This record gives sequence, structure tokens and C-alpha cells, in this order.
Amino acid sequence: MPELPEVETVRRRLAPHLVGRTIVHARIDDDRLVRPELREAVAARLAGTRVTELDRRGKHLLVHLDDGATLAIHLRMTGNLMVGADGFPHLRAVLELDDATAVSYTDQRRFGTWRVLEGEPELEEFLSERLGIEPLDAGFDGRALGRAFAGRRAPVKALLLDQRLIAGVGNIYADEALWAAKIHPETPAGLVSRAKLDVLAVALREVLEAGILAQGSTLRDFRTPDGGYGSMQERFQVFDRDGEPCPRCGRPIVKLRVAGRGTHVCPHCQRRRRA
DNA sequence: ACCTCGTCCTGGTTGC
DNA sequence: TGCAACCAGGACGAGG
Repeated sequence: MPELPEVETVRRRLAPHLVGRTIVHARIDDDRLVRPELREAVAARLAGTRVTELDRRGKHLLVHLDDGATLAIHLRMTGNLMVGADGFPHLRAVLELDDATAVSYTDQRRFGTWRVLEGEPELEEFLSERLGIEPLDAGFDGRALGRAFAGRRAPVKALLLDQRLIAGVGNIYADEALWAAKIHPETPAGLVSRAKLDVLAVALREVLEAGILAQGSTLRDFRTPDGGYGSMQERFQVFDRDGEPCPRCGRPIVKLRVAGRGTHVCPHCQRRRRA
């Protein structure tokens, strides 16, 4: 499941292949990637443009084009961008480039989306109505979390997953950060102490940076654009490790359901608090 | 405004 | 063994 570290890995590994290249032809084969009535128009729109920069906001990959437009790509669950054109399963779209290479988009479950935003104001509107603070930006700290969580009674994990508050955190890195900060995921967000929020902000930053360093996590589908595997899954402390001993206290990790998502906790290290 | 839940989708896993 | 039901989850919209 591509979260911030996986999308950032795609950005870094794809940039050398894509930035500076002109898209000579685009093909979109999936009715869900782009709305059916826009498919041909979007493909035609991309052809002939040159990629000036690859950027990322939250889990969105932003392909900036030389005419001022931006292609915003969201991988959702199983989207992948791969260098090359041949033999990929679940192929949904292809960008052919002017150096005779290609970039392929694959997506087993077809939740991913492509959207062309015309110009800076439209892009900014698109991003600002969806995305909150970037957790790797300078202003991100316990105080920023406190502002986002003030007065909120929803479980802290639910708010960590809310992209309008914090951009880029998904199920994996939320569980890892809450474990590191010793916060129970069901704690009402507004009741987490300022001291704990300071720890949580640092923990989020650390797990996300570790994820980027490891080139993301490959539990099943994720691949880097050149076909490599992420290795962050080897460093998970709790995620996908229910039944295994907690690395801190040795008691078994338990899997719960919080905010409709599978959630991994150490019930001893992450003590429950209620409203 | 806030919060929870259903929906989309596919293929691997579970259960009968 | 075979097949159907179930389950995973990011974003978004409906309804309370």
C-alpha cells in the first residue's frame, strides 16, 4: 500500500527516467483511472508535453509539464509506475517517451487515479482541499499535531489517517508511529497529552524517513520503478506482526480494528485511555 | 462540524 | 478437492 515513503521512493527512482523527457504518446486503458469520457482527451493532452519536474504532496505524485499543467497520480492500493513497456501484469496506461523508453502504470485493483490539473491555481486548489501538513516539513511538530487534534474525540489513529489533517500517513506508518510513541490508537485524539504529541511527531518523522531510506515496504505489490523491492517490512515493529513478541516488552502483539482498519498494538506498551 | 460506515476493486485465503 | 464467501484498505460521500 503506497504511503508517503513508497510514493517518495517512486518519485526519486522515476525522476531520472522521466524528467526532461517529452511524452510522445500516451495510452490509457482503464475506465477508472480517468473517467471514460475523458480518457482520450487526457491521453491526447499529455502527448507532446515535456516533463519538467517530479514532485510529491502527501501520497500524490505530481508530474509537472512544460505547458504549466500537472498530472496528479494517486496509486491508492496497488498502483505502480514501472520503467519499460513490456510484460507487466495489470497494465492500465503507458507513457511513451522521446528516447524510445516508456513508463508503464499497473494497478491490480484499479483504485488509482490520474488527473490533469491546468495551471498553478487549479493544482493548488486541488491539493489544499485534500491535504494537510506535510509531516517531513519544518513546521511539523507536537504543537502542529495539537492544533489538528484539538477538541477531537475520534480515535487518534483515525485522524492520523485523515489526509486533510496530515498528508501521507497510511495504515502501516500510523501503527508504527503510535507504537513508538506508546499511544493506544483508540485514544481520543484531543486527549493525547502535549508531551505525547511531541513524541508522536518525532516518531512519525522517524518511521517515514526510515521508510524512504528502505525504499518503502513491499508486503505484496509494491515495487520500485526499476522492479526492486522495498525492505521496510523487515523493520516493522508491530505492523503485520500480530502474535509475535513486542520488541520492547516481549508480550504478544495484538491485531484490532480501529477506524475500519486492521490495527496492530502492544496492549502493554500502548495503554488504553478513554474519554 | 464531527464522526462512522459503506462503496469501489481484485485475487489470495479461508471455510464448508 | 472444489467452489463460494470473505478479507485487505485509501479516499470519498452519505447519513446520523
